[in-house]
Amino acid sequence: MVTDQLSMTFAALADPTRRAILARLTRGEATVKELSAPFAMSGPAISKHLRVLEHAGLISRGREAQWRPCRLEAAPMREVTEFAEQYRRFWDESYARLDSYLQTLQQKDGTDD
Amino acid sequence: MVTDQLSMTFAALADPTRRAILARLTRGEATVKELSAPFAMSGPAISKHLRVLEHAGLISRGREAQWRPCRLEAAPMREVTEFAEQYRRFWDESYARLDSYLQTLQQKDGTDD
DNA sequence: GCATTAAATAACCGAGAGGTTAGATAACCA
DNA sequence: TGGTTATCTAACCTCTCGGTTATTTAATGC
Repeated sequence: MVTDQLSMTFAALADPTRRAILARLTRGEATVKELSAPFAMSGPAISKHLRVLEHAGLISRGREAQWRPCRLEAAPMREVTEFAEQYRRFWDESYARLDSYLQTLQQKDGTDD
Repeated sequence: MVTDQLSMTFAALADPTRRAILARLTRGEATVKELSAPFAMSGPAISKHLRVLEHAGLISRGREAQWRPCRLEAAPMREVTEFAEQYRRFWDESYARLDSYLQTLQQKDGTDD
């Protein structure tokens, strides 16, 4: 079982249904029923997805009569970008190639051939 | 079984061992043996992690005698940031609160600022 | 040819993910 | 009170994940 925050966030995001739910919630709160609507999937299945999202801190749930409206909590997304940003300098291959080229030069250093 | 690129990337990142491997690879290529070193884990276990990372397009592998050096391929990280960036405006709670407040105003009397 | 080293594969295991159906909870409404 | 609606829980199933050990493949060096 994965316990750290970042792993939980990534695991929660590694499912198209859950990402679709999050996308829907950017347009405002929604009930479980409303969130289920677009999917050919039982209620309990959606319920489980919501629990995963909740445990990851990506949504929170209120209580309004018999509805349990879900709200987007995008704070963990911040850590996601911060993580990925660390790799920005490697996105462009040319960066990486230049880098390894410079490294090679440095390692050889003229003393060893 | 998850098939789409983004799901595969997120799934690959949802493991601390795999993230540590990627972090190590930002310092340059490494063999499987070198990558295994920091972990109390068998070779095959690392091998499996590497395969997951390779399938996600996060690393590539060369061939040099009996070594199979791994290289970071950070391109998928770009999609990760692009995804998370969509949620930037929701990171700060106050944004969300202001937003829903304005929405409420708009719904009630049809005027905005 | 033979021993050594690096890495992958095979077979297995336990736990967890993602889905199902059926039943329980809880709030509304007549 | 009882019925309807929204949601969760329980129990179950199958498949994947992350790990193991044992074996195999492939390249090196003597």
